[in-house]
Amino acid sequence: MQSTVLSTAFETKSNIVVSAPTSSGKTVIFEIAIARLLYTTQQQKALYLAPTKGLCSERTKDWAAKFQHLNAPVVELTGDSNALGLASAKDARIIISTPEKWDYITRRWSKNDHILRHIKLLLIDEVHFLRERNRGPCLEVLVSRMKDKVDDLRVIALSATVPNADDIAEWVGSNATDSDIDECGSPKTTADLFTFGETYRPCPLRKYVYGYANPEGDYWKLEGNLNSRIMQIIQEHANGRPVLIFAPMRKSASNAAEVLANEFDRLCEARNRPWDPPLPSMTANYDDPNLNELAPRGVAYHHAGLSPRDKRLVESAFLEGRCFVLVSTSSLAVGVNLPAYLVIIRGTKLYQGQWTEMDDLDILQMMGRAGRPQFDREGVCVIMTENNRKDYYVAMARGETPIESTLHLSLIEHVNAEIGQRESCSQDFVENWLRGTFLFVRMKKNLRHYQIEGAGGMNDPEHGVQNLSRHLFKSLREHELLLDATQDGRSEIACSHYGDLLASYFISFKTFLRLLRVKRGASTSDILQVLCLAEEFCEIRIRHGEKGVWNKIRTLSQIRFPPKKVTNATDKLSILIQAVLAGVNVLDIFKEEGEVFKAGFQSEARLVFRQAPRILKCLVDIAVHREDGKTAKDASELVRSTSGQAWDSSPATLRQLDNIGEKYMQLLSEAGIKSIGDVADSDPLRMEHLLNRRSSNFGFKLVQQARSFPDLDLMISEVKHKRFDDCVESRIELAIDLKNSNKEVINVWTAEKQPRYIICLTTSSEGELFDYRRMSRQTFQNCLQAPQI
DNA sequence: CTATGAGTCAATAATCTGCTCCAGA
DNA sequence: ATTATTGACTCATAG
Repeated sequence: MQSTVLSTAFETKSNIVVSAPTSSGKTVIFEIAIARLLYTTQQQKALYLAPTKGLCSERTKDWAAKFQHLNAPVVELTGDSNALGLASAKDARIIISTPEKWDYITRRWSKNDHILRHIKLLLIDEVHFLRERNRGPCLEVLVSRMKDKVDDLRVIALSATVPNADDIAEWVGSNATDSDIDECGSPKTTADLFTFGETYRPCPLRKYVYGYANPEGDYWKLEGNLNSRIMQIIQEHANGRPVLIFAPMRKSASNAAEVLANEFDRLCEARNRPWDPPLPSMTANYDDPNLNELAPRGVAYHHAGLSPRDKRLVESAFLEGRCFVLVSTSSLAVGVNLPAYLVIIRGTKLYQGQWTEMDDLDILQMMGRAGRPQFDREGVCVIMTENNRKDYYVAMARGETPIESTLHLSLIEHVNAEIGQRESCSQDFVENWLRGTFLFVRMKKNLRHYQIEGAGGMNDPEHGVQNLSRHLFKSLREHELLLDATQDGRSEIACSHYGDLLASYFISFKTFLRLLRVKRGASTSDILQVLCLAEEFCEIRIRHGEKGVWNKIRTLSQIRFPPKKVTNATDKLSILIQAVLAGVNVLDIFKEEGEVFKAGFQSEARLVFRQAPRILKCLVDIAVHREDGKTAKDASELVRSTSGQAWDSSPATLRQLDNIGEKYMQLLSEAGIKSIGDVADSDPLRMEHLLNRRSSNFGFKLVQQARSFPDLDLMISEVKHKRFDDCVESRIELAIDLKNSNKEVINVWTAEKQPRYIICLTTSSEGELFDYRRMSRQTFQNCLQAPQI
């Protein structure tokens, strides 16, 4: 079947796009192309991009073993891998990464050029991720960038079954020289396209569509109703083999699991056991108590709100047969392969403010989980939907909705970054760049879909491009992100300082505008407010049933800036951030209230605290640029607090020490040890006693680590003082001497591999900025004699 | 005594939100 | 199923 693809991959160097059903063994095509690269060259590298870290690490493991004997080192570069930069990939022949990470790396192209220029083969897995709202644009921009910067780059992209794979082929383009000619005798401009239909699925799929009446048109009613019908479907189709059920909400997933467990009990009593439960000794102990209830019946649920440990446990329980029925949200539709014999799509609508029909591609993705090639000869998929959608799903042999671009939704950030990467640039260049995007390929076919402002009714994609660019440049200029200049009579453009900030901090344009609107002399609470409004956090919402908990935490004395009432996600965010900073034991409060959102809180907190320092750093730089000392100072302090996840004065600072978590932090602060300094001054044995940890020098290590924290002295002396008689102005010169009073050596890198740096900020008491400098610890040591102001 | 506001309670109306990834001087 | 809103009601308090 794949022989033509394989020979094209191995014998030619042309670009290839393949569209085929999930799990039909597409990766061979990549491997063949890599083999060609390894056999024909010495230095060249291959880059593999996949949408999830899970897929990346799976691929890394697989290929490290496979290509070991060919002496081709494999390196994985994702947010998880410790390696920060590209340096570790110097000797690798195969680099594995995610689009976002690679975007970050290639935005600093010149710095990495010595490695990047060896990459001659780009492999894109699951290229249909292009259509993803948030992440598609990144991939789109990346491919353009790689094609632009690397001569003779070969691109191979694999996609799920999509109707417009030819658009992808057109966008990937051909890397052929002029002498290459296609069958019709004209020069090749698109990649070689291979499409494989459903018949190429390794496990044939039997499909059933069940329609249900929804008389009142209220989907919530049906939504609650569907659960009771699942058991019957399982009994009819599962054949005692594993079942995977997809539900639209976290809550519906856990509800469905509960219903199934109850029916299981009922059927067991009636001596009609639908499946064999696992042995009691085999069930894991979950963090989530509800999962513990379900596990003995062979039922579980899975969604992103579970603790990472629970997610792992559920996945392995399902793989190893200790769980027969798994109800999941879309978390298991993509990523690591977790196949089942029977897949049930429990409802085809998704709630997004209102109930909306799910995307074809998502449905296909879920259907793709049915059938385990190593165990079953076939797979079964049951789609439960409304009566009036029944025919549609019966007819759906393959996806009918074409992949559209989403680049237009975050175009301004990406164009700004592209401009910033170049020494010189022009509006023509940007328009040309736009013509190379997948967005343009789709605009040619479906311009109306993109509703480009000012393009009104026009059917000409060229007009679309011009309108887009006019609009872009207007916004960029309006907010001073652009510098105009004339070079040899031609008008040139470049990023302004603000433009550079926007690109280098990877900030959403909307958030950036908010940061620009922060008024002079903003207070900590003002800054916190802006932070909570950041578009980066728009995914964080108040879940049903959660409001009470946040209202309760709001009233705690540790919350410094409590909102009046928790009504929206912004209020929740504000409390969440402050609660973590103050070291409030949020988990305990959740526990008192029923423990349902416990793990969800942790993952939300992770998300927020990963991003907050970056957004705030950007605000610091903006304030410095405006010489607004007050804002720069307060924002800097918030950067520090959010990085350490603790207010400066709170005992939560103790959590920065290894092995100190919520519990130990509390024990220590009750004993009056409330800061890193207190720990440094403590007796190691007392620490061991307090924490009841006597083994392996625990206390000694702790105290030593506390002592290794940077400890700086600041001395200010007045050097000169001049007063002018005729005016009120006075002139004061200060020498600032920063001294490291700490004798022990400080590591340049923190435990999280973050660089330590020192900020010196000088302001007047009115908040006027005199001086701001940021230096690495080494620079700081080299210039102990401090700058004169 | 009365107008006012805070607080309580119960009835009733409104609402209910998947996943993933990344950002160094 | 949970949460928000509403309106009737009580009670304390200032004028």
